[in-house]
Amino acid sequence: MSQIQHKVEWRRGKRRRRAEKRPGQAGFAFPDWAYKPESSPGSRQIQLWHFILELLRKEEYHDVIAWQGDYGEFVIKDPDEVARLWGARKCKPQMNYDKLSRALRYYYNKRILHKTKGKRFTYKFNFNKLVLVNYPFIDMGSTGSGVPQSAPPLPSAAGTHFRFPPSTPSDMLSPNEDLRSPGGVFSAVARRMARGSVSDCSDGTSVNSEIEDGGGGGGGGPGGGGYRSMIHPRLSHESLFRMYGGAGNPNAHPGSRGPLGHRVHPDNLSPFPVSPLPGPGGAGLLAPPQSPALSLTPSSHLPYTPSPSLSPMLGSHFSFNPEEMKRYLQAHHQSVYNYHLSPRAFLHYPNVIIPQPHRLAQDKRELAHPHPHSAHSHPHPIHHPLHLGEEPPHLSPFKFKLQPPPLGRKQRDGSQGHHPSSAGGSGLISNSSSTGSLNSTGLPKIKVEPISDIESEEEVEVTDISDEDPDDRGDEYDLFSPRHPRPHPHHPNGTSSHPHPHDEDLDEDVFKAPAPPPPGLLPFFTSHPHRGPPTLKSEPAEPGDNPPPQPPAQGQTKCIPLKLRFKRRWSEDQRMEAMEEQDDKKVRGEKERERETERNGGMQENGAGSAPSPPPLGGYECSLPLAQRGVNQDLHQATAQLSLENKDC
DNA sequence: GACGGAACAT
DNA sequence: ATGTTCCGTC
Repeated sequence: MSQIQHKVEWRRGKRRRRAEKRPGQAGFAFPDWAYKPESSPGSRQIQLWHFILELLRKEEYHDVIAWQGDYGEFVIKDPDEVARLWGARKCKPQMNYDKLSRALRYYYNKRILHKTKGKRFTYKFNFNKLVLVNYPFIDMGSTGSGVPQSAPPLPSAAGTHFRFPPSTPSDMLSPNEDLRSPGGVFSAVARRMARGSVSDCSDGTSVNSEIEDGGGGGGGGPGGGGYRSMIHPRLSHESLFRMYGGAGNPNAHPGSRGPLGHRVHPDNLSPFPVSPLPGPGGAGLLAPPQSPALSLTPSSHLPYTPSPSLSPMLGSHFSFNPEEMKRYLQAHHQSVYNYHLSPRAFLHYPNVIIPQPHRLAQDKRELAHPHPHSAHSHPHPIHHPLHLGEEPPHLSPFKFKLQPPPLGRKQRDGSQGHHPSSAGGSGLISNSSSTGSLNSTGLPKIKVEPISDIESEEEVEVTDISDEDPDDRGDEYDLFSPRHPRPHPHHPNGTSSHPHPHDEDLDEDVFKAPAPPPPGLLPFFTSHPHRGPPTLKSEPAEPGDNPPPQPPAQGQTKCIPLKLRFKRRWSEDQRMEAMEEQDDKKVRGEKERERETERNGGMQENGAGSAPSPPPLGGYECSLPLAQRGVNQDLHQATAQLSLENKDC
């Protein structure tokens, strides 16, 4: 009775509020795309976790909700107030903590959040699922100390211009926008944000304004002034996150110099547009919920940013240095894979072949015998041509997780009863059970397991568990294992590996803090002559080894899942490149002297040790060196072929 | 307080 | 899809 009345009242109120709604209200400091995570396609409304993050970000609400305890953990100090704020934000005046917590509990299944048991009103974010889906370029491995940090490393709005996903290549690297200038994109974004693209409760009582007005009148204010509060004053934006460019970029803005030897200027180096979303409100910045407790140390973590000066984008076509694009994609791809993004993100790059993830075994080799041409040690990686056939090795503490293409129904049925990671499974993965890090072939152990039911019924995870301590073996979130993992209460000794960890264990693993980055990451541009293709493809067996897994027979299946086809394409390309390289070397040996005189420095070979030569700054499509042009053609041909193949499905 | 099912709303 | 509302259960 009273409930019905209540509801009627509520509906009336809603109608009233609807009528009062007006556009242009100050909005959240998240970019539009932040409201379109994979988990909520199409939704542009503020989501609860965004709202929570927003509250957590603002010091004025730290009496209401604050980071506390373990990594990603926060406590709702005033549940009623949080509920009130949330209700006001969503125009739900009847909101209370009971309802809000119900919404929070729905995040459990989505792995966005989980409950810290035993602590009242305490929850924990899963930033792997949450943040990294949206911000895959964040250096998550830079918390630095082993001290548990509750606040996640999120991009700094003032210091970085990261955007994800890039909608089209044409959105990338517009050199016409000086991202650093006060009157440039930054303030434009601020204005867009001030307009409020995501406010859905815009009357005078909106918590939107409550929140945004809180930061000393700056949060949602016009211009860039309000962003000061988004970063902790102790942290310079450069020390917060390094977004592409750790290896330095010879083409970086000449005025961009930093305290470090290698210059990192995330503003200029970010390859992404302000917003991937068309239309108004395409803000491209994120207000980071930064905790004062969070300390980040600069490092060269993220591998590569194409030089913004190289490629003005025209229309939807690449006029991009293909090698740069490849390197960028390697980097991007790494983030994508590491950060649980589906390779379908690469559909934003219709002309580019998806590269394969890095391989730990080679990383180790690289560590043991660092190659002089590895990118992290080379100040000018751009001058080191990347061979398509070579796997770009890099160093990463992360275990990569792949999402291989879903098996067809027949394939799945056919492989029932077999362990999916056996060589007889999909044919993609080689795995030999061993307690050592690597099996006898030097291949990393790969764990293949069904992905969360929530995410996809068909997808499986492929996890490199070569380095995995049996104690730590959990799920894909191991990739955020800290370098010095805190003792696990449930497995103090880790005496037994648990392929199917209890949910509790899984949750604990899920919310581990990220690992600090290796000293130098992602040396993409080495020229190891005997470097094999990435792990997930068949590799020539070394003497005395078991035969490698058979790759799926070409042409056997008419309709290959797109992801698989990308992999296959990559594999083929690598084989082709290797063969071409061999041929090339033969020819080169014969005609070396002859060509030395002919070349006269005008064209660079792909081989290692060739003299660096900065790519031309303009007219790329017309003045590509022959080698690059060939690569470009390869890319386009492969893409075209892929497109044709896709039509069959 | 926490959890999760169910119906419902947007 | 993401909550909102309600409610029974622990």
